Amino acid sequence: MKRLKMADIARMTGVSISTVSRALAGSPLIPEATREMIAEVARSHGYVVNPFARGLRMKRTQTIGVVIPLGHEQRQLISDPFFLEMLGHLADEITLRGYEILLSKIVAPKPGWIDALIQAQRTDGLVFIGQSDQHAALNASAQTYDQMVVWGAHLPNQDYCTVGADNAYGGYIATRHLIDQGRRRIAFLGDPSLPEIGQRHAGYLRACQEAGLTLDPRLDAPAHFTAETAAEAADALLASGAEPDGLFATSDVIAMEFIKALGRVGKSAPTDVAVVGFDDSSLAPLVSPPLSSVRQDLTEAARIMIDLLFRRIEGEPVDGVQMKPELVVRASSSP
Amino acid sequence: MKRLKMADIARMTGVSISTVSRALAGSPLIPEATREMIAEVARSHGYVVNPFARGLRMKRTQTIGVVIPLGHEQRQLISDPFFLEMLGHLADEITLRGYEILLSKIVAPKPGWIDALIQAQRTDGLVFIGQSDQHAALNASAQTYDQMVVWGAHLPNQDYCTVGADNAYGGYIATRHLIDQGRRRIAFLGDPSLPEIGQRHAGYLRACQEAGLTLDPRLDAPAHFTAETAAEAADALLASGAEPDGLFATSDVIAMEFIKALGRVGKSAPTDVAVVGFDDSSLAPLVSPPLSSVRQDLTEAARIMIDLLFRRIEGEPVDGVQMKPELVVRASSSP
DNA sequence: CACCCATTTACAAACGATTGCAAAATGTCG
DNA sequence: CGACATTTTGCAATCGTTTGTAAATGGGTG
Repeated sequence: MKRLKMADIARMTGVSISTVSRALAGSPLIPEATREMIAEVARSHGYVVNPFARGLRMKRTQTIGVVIPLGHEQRQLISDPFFLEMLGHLADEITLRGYEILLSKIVAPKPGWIDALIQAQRTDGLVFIGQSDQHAALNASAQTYDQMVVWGAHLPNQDYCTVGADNAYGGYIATRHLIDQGRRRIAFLGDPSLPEIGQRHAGYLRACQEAGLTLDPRLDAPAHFTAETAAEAADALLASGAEPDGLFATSDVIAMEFIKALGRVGKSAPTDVAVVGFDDSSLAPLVSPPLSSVRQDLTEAARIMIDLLFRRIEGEPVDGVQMKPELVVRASSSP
Repeated sequence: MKRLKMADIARMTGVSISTVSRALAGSPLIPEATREMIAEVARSHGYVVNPFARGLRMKRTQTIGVVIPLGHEQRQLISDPFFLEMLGHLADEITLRGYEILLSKIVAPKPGWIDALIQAQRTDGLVFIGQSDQHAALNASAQTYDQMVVWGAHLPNQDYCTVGADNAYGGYIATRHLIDQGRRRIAFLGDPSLPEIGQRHAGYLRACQEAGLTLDPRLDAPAHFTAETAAEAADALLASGAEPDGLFATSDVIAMEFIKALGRVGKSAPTDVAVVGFDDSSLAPLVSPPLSSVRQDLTEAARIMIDLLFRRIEGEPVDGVQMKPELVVRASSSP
């Protein structure tokens, strides 16, 4: 198929290139009749403007970069379905606005990686799905670049715009619920070096303290593991002699790995250990037993993130948003 | 942050723009010492080549387009996790090769939509996740454009390159397994207007015929429903009086919706109906009861697709690949 | 020291669009 | 019919690269 350019359309219609450009862009300088004629010829020949030439000249790309930073992951793969669910919703919102999506998975972030993304000028704005362990880098880039929004925790002295659940509250209600169920030896599974998880951990601690529980350090041994190694961590917890009767896991995947580990030692949820996860992903209601989980509304979250991003692109200095998560109780944590 | 261009680096290093360009591209015309010096200055200032200018000049984009055609979906959202799992694997493979990913979700395909994607020249190649109902359009575009690979069914008189499972075989082994379990009234749930599903349906029919089962048309009432309306379809099947004792569902999501529908009428799997799904998605082993499913290896599939795509970009006229799926038996179909 | 070859560097023309400005075409009116 | 206002069109510069070709530089030679 021949690659058409604007000059071809100009030749076919007998006008100049600039007239074609203006006609296709809907400029009022071009009379309706001429515009329609040119548009029809372009359409019938399947012509579309070359976005590279256009982007070079206009310095606008009609593209949003969606970035998945995986600094905390050992493997190179996108493992937790959370990322993909969020990506799906973001894709819906961005497409709705007529923008393209440039997807970047950053495996081992090198110093300056965000600036490289910005300098490339390939996108009009950036959405980060998760902070990973890149808080400092995000903060540094935000000093001079406004067109970015980050899903994640709101941290003190933070200069970038975040949208995220109130993680401390989420951790609190999850733990509180386990306590209300009469559980006293409540364990925590998650990697608190990630900002979001750290805040969930703080909520967990607060609920335990309020209830006057003395924490066995074996229960609260937050290790730097990832979803992949969650199974090992769960086995280790069960082998430690800590004997938990409740568990707050910081993702549904981790919760389900723990439930499987329970099975390996002949125990089950919720009889022996009541379990609550986080995310309320689409599989939470489907697993056995159906999993209690702290729900974040990702549809709404994606809408808010993209809305904020476009307002920032317009130059409006909007602030981040914190969403209230809610606990969805299912069989894994209540008889 | 100031946007740097090559001229800035040239000025800083005291050489001409062309020397900078050649140095950064690793041209042998530039002596090692000069090259290192220029590269160091560029790196320390965080300079990256503008991909729009580069793409315009080179006519190569270092970008692969990943396209999700949703012609068959009623809603605008990416609903089945299959798409996202496949997208995740494709993203891994493409990133590995140093290419960028441009993600396009096509909601209501208009005539010429593929040609528009091609004409925009924004990508060096295209991967389609599923044929949806766009077989004719794909065929038409493939006449003149080689740099595309499609996940889906291989159809007769097809001119585009597909990678996919042997769907007929998959449908056959799933149904055969149900028959081996002693089931005789085996129902089918799926939308056979989609090529892949049509082939799974053919495998289903063949297995039934081989076993000499007379098919109650209420069991084999393949309706044009989507994952969203699967619940209704499942309810309808159970209300039809067809009384199935086995079910082959063409996706895990549909299978799980059916199992939930069973619960609503006081029945369960596998006692009343043995159920087999398709995809063996990550949630299949986690649901209750664990779901038997026809497994397609998406990691391998993505690797093959991207390998074929790059060979096609190189000009090699490689053919598609059909992969053998395998049945994973779990509790939903055997006692 | 003039000459020549090899190495290094710079000039300038693309790539395909957008857009300020000026020129051409058209219309209006005295 | 000519002067002038208004609409419509085209010229040419520009965006930031890459690359063919030509020029400058350096170091041996005769």
